[in-house]
Amino acid sequence: MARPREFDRDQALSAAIALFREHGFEGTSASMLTGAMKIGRQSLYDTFGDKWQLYCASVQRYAENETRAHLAALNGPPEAFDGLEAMIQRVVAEARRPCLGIGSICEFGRSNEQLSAIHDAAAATLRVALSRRVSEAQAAGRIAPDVEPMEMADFLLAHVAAIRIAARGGADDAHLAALRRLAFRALR
Amino acid sequence: MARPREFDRDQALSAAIALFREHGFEGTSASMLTGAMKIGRQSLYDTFGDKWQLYCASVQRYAENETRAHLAALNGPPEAFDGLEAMIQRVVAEARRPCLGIGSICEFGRSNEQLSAIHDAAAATLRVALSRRVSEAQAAGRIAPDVEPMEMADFLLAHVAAIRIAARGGADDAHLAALRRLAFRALR
DNA sequence: TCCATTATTGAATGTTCGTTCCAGAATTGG
DNA sequence: CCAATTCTGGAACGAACATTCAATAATGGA
Repeated sequence: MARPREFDRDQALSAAIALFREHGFEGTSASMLTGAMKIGRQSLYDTFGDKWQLYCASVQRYAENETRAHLAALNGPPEAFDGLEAMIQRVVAEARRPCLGIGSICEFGRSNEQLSAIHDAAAATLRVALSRRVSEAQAAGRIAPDVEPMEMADFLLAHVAAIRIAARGGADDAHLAALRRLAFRALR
Repeated sequence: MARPREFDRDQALSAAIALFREHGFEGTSASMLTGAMKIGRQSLYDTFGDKWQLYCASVQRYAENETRAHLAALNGPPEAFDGLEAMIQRVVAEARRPCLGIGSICEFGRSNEQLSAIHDAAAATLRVALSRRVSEAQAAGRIAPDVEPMEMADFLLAHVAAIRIAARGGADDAHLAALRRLAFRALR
């Protein structure tokens, strides 16, 4: 019978994600990866295929994790507006850790269809969920009724990116908090 | 007497900027650079030192060019509010071309002091100019008076990044125009 | 204990990387 | 024409890259 895998694929993938978040695809070598993932070189190739496939798996997993965390914050509070605030608050709180989604878009733009498909799927899921919550907040009178919910959803997603870029560039906590407050002025 | 340089350093640097904008530092090889700059390999090393110094010179030049273009748009219209709109409008119009400033921050974060100094200087210049124009627009009753001009300046700068990331990720013109409109709602 | 499988790691491959050396071509003022 | 300089590009260097090969170790149910 086959020897079971000893290393945890998920744990190894998390270590790869941490490296790609900080250094991107080109700035991360295969040997950095095997070191951080604590697996043998051959296991990396056996399990993930090659470095590019590992990168795509990392971006996919990262997108899943981030989407799940965004949705948890967004849909947690009963009041939709509080959910919107909670989601952006989580982004501010986590902003010290670079975003692999943004890093990947910066590094590759739309040059790779496989990668773009991952980003588009994650964005679509979030847009729908955000748009729904914006509509609820509008119905509750918490957000101005004269804005398209989907446009407001896009604005908030864009602002998530803005906060993360600002943090990566060195913005302090007060700076990020101010960005968050001002984003919500657009919702009035 | 020394033979004068034949190639145009500025023109060569512009070609390097174009490559670094699209591919970043690690994704751009020295041979890509000499090909695009149309200079010999030795000339690259004689003129710029090494690949990293060329990259820093590129980021510096790009920052100067962008700051100049931002200020021209910002300070062009007599009405301050119109200047703010013109500046963001220019960003939307140019958003198809990737931003070397954002790319550099994504790729390196704060890991290199030389690079961070370039970004900080450019950001400081823009913050002051934007803040001044925000104050003027507040005095003219075009912007809500209850927001710190510097915070509003930071918000607009962050939104410049947001628009650029969205474009790099595939957002169409309508998407970007909506982002621009919503950013100005925060100024009310 | 055996077997079939997975995991590890030394060694290797072919390629690319950034950079230097160097010889010859090109330039231009004197 | 000459001299001093810059520019080009072949060749090379040392290192690193992603990936493969192969031998051996480890695993765990039968």
